[in-house]
Amino acid sequence: MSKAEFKLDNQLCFRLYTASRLLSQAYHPLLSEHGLTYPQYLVLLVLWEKDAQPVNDIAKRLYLETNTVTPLLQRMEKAGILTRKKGEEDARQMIVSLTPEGRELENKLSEVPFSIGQSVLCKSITPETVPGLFLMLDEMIEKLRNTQND
Amino acid sequence: MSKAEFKLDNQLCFRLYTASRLLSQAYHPLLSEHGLTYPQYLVLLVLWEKDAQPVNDIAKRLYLETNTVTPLLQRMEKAGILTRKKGEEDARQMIVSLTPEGRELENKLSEVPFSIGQSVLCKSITPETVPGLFLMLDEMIEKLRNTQND
DNA sequence: TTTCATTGTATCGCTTGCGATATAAAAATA
DNA sequence: TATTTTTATATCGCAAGCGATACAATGAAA
Repeated sequence: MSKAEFKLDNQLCFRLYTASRLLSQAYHPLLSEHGLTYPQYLVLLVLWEKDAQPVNDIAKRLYLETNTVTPLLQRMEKAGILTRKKGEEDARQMIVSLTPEGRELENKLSEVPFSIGQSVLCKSITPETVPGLFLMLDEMIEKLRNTQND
Repeated sequence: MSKAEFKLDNQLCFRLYTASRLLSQAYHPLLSEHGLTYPQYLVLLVLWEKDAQPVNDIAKRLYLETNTVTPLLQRMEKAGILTRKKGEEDARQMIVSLTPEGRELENKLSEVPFSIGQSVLCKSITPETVPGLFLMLDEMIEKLRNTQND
């Protein structure tokens, strides 16, 4: 019975890991069409909500480290989706802003959430059950975030 | 209202992506102590269940491609955790087997699932609610796996 | 004001993850 | 048997992801 916990089939993390990867793969055909990756799409979601943010704010919003976000932003800058400019009040900050191309992508990608929704809906995942699922994931994320910086 | 779907806070994939990353990070101190990464731990879970499997079976079990698994196994071989030998009936296969060191790790890591369990349990994630969560994730994984190879 | 600590980004090195492609062995077909 | 196709693994190239570290700008303290 102590062996049971070791079975892959009993592991929550493996399910999350797999679901996350497969869902990112589901985004792939929709995003690669516009030269984007899934993490880059997340950066766009953040900037569409609020333009002109420092690297740190974007990283915090995505729960990522700046050493992950910086190269990602550099690639997006090279692709012409955004610009990075030194902050005026604080010269340490890099303010990340969308280019017109970056803003246009919001319209071009407007169908993505619906399309993804279709590939996820199933017997146990419905508009009624999703809020409960969100609650569980949000609480888990919050708890993991806290136990990290103890 | 069409904007609502674009908000990061409404995205299932972002939650899965974040939960998966943070949970892997929670494994890190427990695994790195033994020179392991989380994906390598997954390979061990597979081999502890059934030793001496071809690369393809391991990859299928983890829903990963062989081009991800092969280098991972090569690193684990170099670390002395497992061996890779050409199959005798089918010379194309590489049969992956645990070394004594790899088998020992099962005991050394026996507390890991409990430890991780502690960092995940919260108000909405309890022994009572976990089966429902597993069902949702399993159905999602199954659906995503099917829509991939259409 | 000079020195020290903190903060915001960036760089380095390594492991994953995956699309694309190569290669050898086996199986199917001619 | 000779040829073609399929299968199992591996290699390549690139984008994350992250621990460790570097560095410059700011803020705090002496």
